[in-house]
Amino acid sequence: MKVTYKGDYALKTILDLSLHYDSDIVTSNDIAKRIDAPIKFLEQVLSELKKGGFVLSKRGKVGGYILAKNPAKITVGQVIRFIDGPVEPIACINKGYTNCSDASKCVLKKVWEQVGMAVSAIIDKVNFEDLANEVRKSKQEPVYSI
Amino acid sequence: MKVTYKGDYALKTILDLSLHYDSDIVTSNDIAKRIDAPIKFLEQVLSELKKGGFVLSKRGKVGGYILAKNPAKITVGQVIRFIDGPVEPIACINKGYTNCSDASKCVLKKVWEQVGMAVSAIIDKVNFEDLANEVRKSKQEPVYSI
DNA sequence: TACTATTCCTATCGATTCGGTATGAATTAT
DNA sequence: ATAATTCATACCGAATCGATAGGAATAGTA
Ligand code: FES
Ligand code: FES
Repeated sequence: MKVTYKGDYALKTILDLSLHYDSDIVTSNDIAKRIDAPIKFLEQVLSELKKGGFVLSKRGKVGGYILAKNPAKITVGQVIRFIDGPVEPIACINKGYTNCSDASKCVLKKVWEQVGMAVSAIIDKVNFEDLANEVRKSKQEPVYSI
Repeated sequence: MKVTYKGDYALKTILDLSLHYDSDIVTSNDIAKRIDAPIKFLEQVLSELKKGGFVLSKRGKVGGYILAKNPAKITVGQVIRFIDGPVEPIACINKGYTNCSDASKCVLKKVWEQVGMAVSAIIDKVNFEDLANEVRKSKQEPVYSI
């Protein structure tokens, strides 16, 4: 499993939109500033997120983006798989891998399958309502740093 | 987590050497044929595995490689981390990542930490004695394919 | 209508990694 | 001497990553 910067930005974007769900429309500029991403790069990410059905957009002067569905129905797994591809750690899980003469018996493949399942168990359970609530909560508790 | 072909070859190499532990010395050529890897590429992998303390080598005419320790004491995690780097799925787990203004509170980071732990729990438990035994066992049971 | 702020589209680019080749030196058994 | 092996190093083409660049299309507003 790889999580690229693109995936990182995508997740933060969805999280940011989750925090504004049911209230504002949010511009790419706003998001870019808040999540500290290059705006032009973020635009490409937003374009993909739209194609993936995660966000809706409105063009023109007071345009922007909103979530396409309830944050509770979007999981980290959905987003990261769409942006960064499958979660399994090695090619042989997918098709076209001929490096193991008898893949059905390959003992390593079984390890990667286990890993994939363990990862999925986590990322498919974390949804953006929970994440947004965690963020709201953590903003109430000030940090008493020295 | 990423597992490259290099990592794939490394794991298969250790597995192959585990199957010959206490018996033969094995040449890179033999390994290359059995695991279907380009020999010159495999030599580089073997060189790294030697630096990592996983294998010992003997030069000259009847040279070759043997495992440096008992297969039971080598785990998939040790090998893959040494060859392909840390198992965590994103950069922010490591140092020098400044993209989250308050990383200590970042809710996504917590997800990645969980994922990293789940992956580690698996790959640090699988050792090469077990894998070798699985291979030996599966070779006894012929496949009744049509 | 003119202006402005926004999304949308597409091309390019430098750096790095990946998977592999190529060449040959050093070592050792026969 | 010869042959078989490990060891060392350099290179290379393709892909990916993380952007940057330039503008077209759209829509609200004065
Ligand atoms: S089938 Fe994946 S390593 Fe063998
Ligand atoms: S610290 Fe990793 S995504 Fe925030």
